[in-house]
Amino acid sequence: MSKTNNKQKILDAAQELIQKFGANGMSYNSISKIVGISRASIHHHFPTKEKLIEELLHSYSEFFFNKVDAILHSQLKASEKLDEYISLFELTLRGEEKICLCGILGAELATLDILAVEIIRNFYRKNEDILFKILDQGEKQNCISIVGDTKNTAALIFSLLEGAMVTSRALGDINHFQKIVSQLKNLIK
Amino acid sequence: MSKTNNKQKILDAAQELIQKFGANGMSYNSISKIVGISRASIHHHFPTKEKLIEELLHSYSEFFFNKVDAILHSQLKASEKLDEYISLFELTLRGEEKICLCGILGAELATLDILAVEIIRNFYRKNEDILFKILDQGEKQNCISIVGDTKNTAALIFSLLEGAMVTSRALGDINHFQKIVSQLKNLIK
DNA sequence: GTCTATATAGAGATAGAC
DNA sequence: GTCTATCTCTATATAGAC
Repeated sequence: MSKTNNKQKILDAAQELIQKFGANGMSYNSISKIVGISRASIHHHFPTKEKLIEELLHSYSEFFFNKVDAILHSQLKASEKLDEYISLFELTLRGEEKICLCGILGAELATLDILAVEIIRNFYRKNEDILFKILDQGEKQNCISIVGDTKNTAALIFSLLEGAMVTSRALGDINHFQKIVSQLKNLIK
Repeated sequence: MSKTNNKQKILDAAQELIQKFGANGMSYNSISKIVGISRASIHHHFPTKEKLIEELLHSYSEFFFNKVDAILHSQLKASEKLDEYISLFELTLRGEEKICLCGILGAELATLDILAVEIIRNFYRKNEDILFKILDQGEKQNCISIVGDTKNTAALIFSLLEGAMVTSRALGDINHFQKIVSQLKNLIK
C-alpha cells in the first residue's frame, strides 16, 4: 500500500482548510489531523508553509482552468458557457461552507509572500480574460447583450462572483447566491 | 493629559490592522506597537480578542451607518445617493490597501465567535436594505432603471462592491474598481 | 490605567532515528 | 517517507506592583 499520495492528501486538506478558515486559520497541525500523519512528515513534502501555499495555488489554478477551458472550448452557446462557468463557483459554495481559494487569499493578501500574490493576480486576470471571451462570443451569437464595455463587464462578473460567495456563505443562504446570479443574467441579456 | 482615548486608539489600530491583514493577522502585539502601550494595557480595555473584535464591529457599524444614513436622508437624487454610497467603499480602498472590515471578516467568518458573526450578517443585511431603498427611490424618480428584481439588484451591488475591493486591491489598481463601478452604472440606467 | 513579569498554548521548523 | 523530540518564536491571557 503506497503512501506516495499523501502529498496530494496534504494539498487537499490544506485547500479545504484555507477555503473554510483562511490561510492564517490553516496550520500544519490541522492538516496532520485530517491526513493522519505527523507535522514533520508534512514538512518533508512542503518544507515551509509559504511553499505549501504556492504549490497549492499552482495545483488549484491548473485544476480550475482545466475545467474552465473545457467549458470555453465546448460546443455550448456562449450564454450556456456562462451558466456552466458560474456553476463552478456555486458548487464550491454549496454544502461545505467553502469559498474560492483565491478569493479568501485575496482578502489575506498582505500576509502572503510575493510569489503567492503573483499567482493570485494571474488567477484573477485569467478569469477576467475567459469571461471576456465568453461575453464577446455571446454578443456575436446574439445570446448576450451588454450595455457598455465588455471587458469591464467581465471584471464586474468575476468580482461579483467572488463577493457573492463571501456574503452568501456568511448569510448561510445558497439561495442568496442564486438570486444574485439570476439578477446578473437579467442585466446582460 | 488624559489617556482615556487610548481605548479609541486601540480600536482604530485594530481596525486598520484587520482591514489590511485580516483578524488572524492582527495581534495585541501589533496594536501595542502602533498605539505605544503594552499588551497588558490593551487587555485592560479589551479582556479578550473576541471582545475586542465585537466592540470594533459595533463601533464600525455605527460609524458606517451614520454616514450611510446621512446619504440616504439627504436631498440628493437617488442616482447621486448611489454614487455617494459607492464612494464610501472607494475611499477605503484608495491609498492604504484597506478593504471593508466586514468584507474581510466575512472571508474569515469560520474563525470568529457567533456574536461577531451575527453583527457581520446584520451589516450585510442592512447594506442590502439601504441599497434597495436607494434603488427603489431611483426607479420612482426615473433616474435608475432596473431590468428584473430590485431587491436582488441591491444584493448584487453590495456583493459586487465587496468583491471588487478584494480583487482591485490584489491587482494593485484602484482604476480596476472604478471601471467595474462605471460598468455597473451602465447596467442599471 | 499603565507597567513588567510570567503562564500557557500553539505556531513553523529542524535533527536524527527507523 | 515517516516518526518522536526539540527548538524558537509568537500568540492570548493573567498576576500583581505602581
